[in-house]
Amino acid sequence: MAYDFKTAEAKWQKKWEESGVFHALDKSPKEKFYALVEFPYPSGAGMHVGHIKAYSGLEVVSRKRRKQGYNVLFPIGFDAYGLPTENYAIKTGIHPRAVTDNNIAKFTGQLQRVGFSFDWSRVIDTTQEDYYKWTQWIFLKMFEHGLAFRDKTLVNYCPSCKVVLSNEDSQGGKCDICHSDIIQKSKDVWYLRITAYADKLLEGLDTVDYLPNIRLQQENWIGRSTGAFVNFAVKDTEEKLRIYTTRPDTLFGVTFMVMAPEHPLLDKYKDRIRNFAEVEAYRAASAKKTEFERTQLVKDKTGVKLDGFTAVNPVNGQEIPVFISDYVMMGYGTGAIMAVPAHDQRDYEFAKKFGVDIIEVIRGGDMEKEAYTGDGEMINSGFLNGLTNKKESIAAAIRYLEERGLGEKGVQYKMKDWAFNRQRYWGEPIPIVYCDDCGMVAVPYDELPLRLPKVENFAPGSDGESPLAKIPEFVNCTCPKCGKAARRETDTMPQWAGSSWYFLRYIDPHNNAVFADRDKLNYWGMVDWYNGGMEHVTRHMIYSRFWHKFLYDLGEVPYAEPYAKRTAQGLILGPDGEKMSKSKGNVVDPNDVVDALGADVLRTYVLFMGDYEKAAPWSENSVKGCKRFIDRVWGLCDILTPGEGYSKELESAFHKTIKKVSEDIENLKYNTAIAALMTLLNQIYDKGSITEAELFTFISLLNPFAPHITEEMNEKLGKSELQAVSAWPVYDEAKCVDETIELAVQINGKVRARITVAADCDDTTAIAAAKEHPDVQNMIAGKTVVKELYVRGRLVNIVVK
RNA sequence: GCGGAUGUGGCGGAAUUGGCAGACGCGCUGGCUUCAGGUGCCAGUGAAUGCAAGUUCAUGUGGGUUCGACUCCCGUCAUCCGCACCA
Repeated sequence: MAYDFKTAEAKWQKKWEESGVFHALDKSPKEKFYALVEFPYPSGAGMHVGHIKAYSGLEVVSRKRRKQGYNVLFPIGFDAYGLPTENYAIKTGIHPRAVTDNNIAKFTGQLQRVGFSFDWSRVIDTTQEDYYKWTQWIFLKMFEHGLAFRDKTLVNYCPSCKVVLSNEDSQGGKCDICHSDIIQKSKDVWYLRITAYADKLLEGLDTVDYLPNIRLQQENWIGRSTGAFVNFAVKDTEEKLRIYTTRPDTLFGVTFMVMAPEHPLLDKYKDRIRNFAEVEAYRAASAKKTEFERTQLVKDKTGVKLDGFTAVNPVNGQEIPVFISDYVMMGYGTGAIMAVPAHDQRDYEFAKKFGVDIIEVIRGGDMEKEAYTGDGEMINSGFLNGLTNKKESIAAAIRYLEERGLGEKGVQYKMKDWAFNRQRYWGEPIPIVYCDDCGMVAVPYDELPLRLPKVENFAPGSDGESPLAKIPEFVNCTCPKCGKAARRETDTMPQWAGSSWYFLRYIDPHNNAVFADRDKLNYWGMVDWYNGGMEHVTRHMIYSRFWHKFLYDLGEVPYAEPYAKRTAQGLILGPDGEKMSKSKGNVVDPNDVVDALGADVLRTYVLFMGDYEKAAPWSENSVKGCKRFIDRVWGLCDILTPGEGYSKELESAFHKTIKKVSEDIENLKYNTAIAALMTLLNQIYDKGSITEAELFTFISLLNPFAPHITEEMNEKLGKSELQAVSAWPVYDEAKCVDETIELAVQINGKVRARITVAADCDDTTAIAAAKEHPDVQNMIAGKTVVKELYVRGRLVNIVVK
């Protein structure tokens, strides 16, 4: 009888739910295993097969670990605050709450149909009061410790979405949500002081097991550089122009300085600067440029030389000109640089264009052509002359500066503080009150959650104000400190807030007293294995590590890093090889695959289609191959024959497969694990029969990939225990080898014959056997044997002349 | 520009880390089953050459090390992904 996947899948999903086999236990003598997948943003489009691939990896690991006797926590939830939902709500007039609830229902249905072994009793939704209460609580803790603060600075602003964006949300000068060009705007905004954790975030990477490229991306994002701050005197004033440099060794090569157009000293000395009108014109022009334009103009440097404002080189007392140019950013270092055209390509281009001197201080380059950034002997450099090691020269220069109070060693990061407020409705309200007398006051902890009011009009105002600003009942309140009339903060938190600590809430999702019980935190500990997309490696991953480390410093969590191990899956591309997107019409809906071929086929295919970490296109035909495989597995029932244990012919094949599948699952090599099961299946069919023990082992190995059909076959075998909890097969290393093996015999490195020998035979026996082969005898006849070697279990090579 | 990765049949991809290249699957070809399509089953399938056994060539490309290289070293080309005037 053919396998009826529809009936079977519904039946087993129900049984799993009723039996609660996938519920994690908060107390257990078993070893714990916490597997985490990135919870989805419930968009209106529903899930696509990429989500399924993302979850299937750790799904397989979790199912295997349960069978191996672990107490497994494999939770799921929804990261539901965010702009797409709000934008959709504005367009359709449907309230974001209703949109979110609908989308979550849709996602839940899709996930359940695939048969994931999530612990559904722990589902979280970041937009529920009992969840965001704790998001607000953590924010207040940060406020209390000075890590949440307001500052008026230039920020990334999206004119289309009308929101302030963090650096991470505006990579490449484009809005991450609508891809419009970002403009720079001066605004008073909330920040989280993530830079205070820069070193901890870097150092922590030594203690965790992330894939090398993931680690590297985080390191680059944090962007730590070491160097020195140097104070240059401004001629005829008491003022110091402070700069940051990674190359203090080149101080004698400084021939000019450059300040960012926004640099505050310019205004302070506008009376001295004779061409200040020119400065203002330049400022206006660069303010109009978008971030994108500024980066596109790399080749063509512009700037204005200040007239009446020069600096003095602290190491040799020389007077040097000062320019303003927008290739220097106010947001990095001090907003001013010392320019060494001989040894920095940007400074070189600028010097060439503006006719400034170029003084070589490191031998080795050609000053006619380009800046020289390599190593060499120091020249024209006073006390540094003769040094040849860059590290030593830098150390000597810093020592000189520090001894004379001219500067000091310094560290800079590319990472900037996290712009944390959004002028939007669908987010966690920021629990802060503004009082005319007391200033910014935190909402008391016992008044949390500060509820997001239900409103009818959630469109942002044209003035860029949050929709909450239009609700007097929300805005007007009393100051928690002095009791006088006060106003609430009306901005909300960004999408990344809720996901910055969700892994902690899974540990104790229904607790009303604390975000998670201490004993439970101690029991579950770090997430053992976290899998998700590469696109979250620099944002979500850094943010959540930051929040976690903050909580650790407060003593609220017992371990310093949230994730012990991190991996990332590759995308599933559309059948056309392009990234899946609604506009291209190449999105594959998992429901369609489940309807047509079954959940087991979908699950198997997303893991079999290629290297788990690499992108691969969806192929309609290849899915059918997995359907064939599942159907052929069902066919094993027809060739079941009586017999004890493993049959002699298949014994080593089974042991080898158990070993291979067990190891591959732990190493993200799901494709070869499935291939090994297919190979074994072919071997079974070649033999023509299977014993009960063999069938049981086979379905046990296949169970994490295809849980429904294997439960059904498990039941047919008369087993009373669910396949989901029955023991993972074990192998015997000694039985993984065959008694006899086939060796290739090479002559001068080319395969010329094959021989069969005992698996444990030694060098001399193998070589002797090879030489007995008639073809080999023919080929070495009359020649001199130069060398003979035997590679154990592989081949014999005879070198002749 | 900097950083990272990748390059293997018609396609997705394997290769125990220096040891029989192309596992497994798709596709394709032929055969059986079928009125037919589909399914299923059997055989074949890197290229060239040959009736054949075979021989030669082949892991982007050029060199090198080695008895032996997809794997290691040097050069080069291409593609993809990050970051991008970070001082």
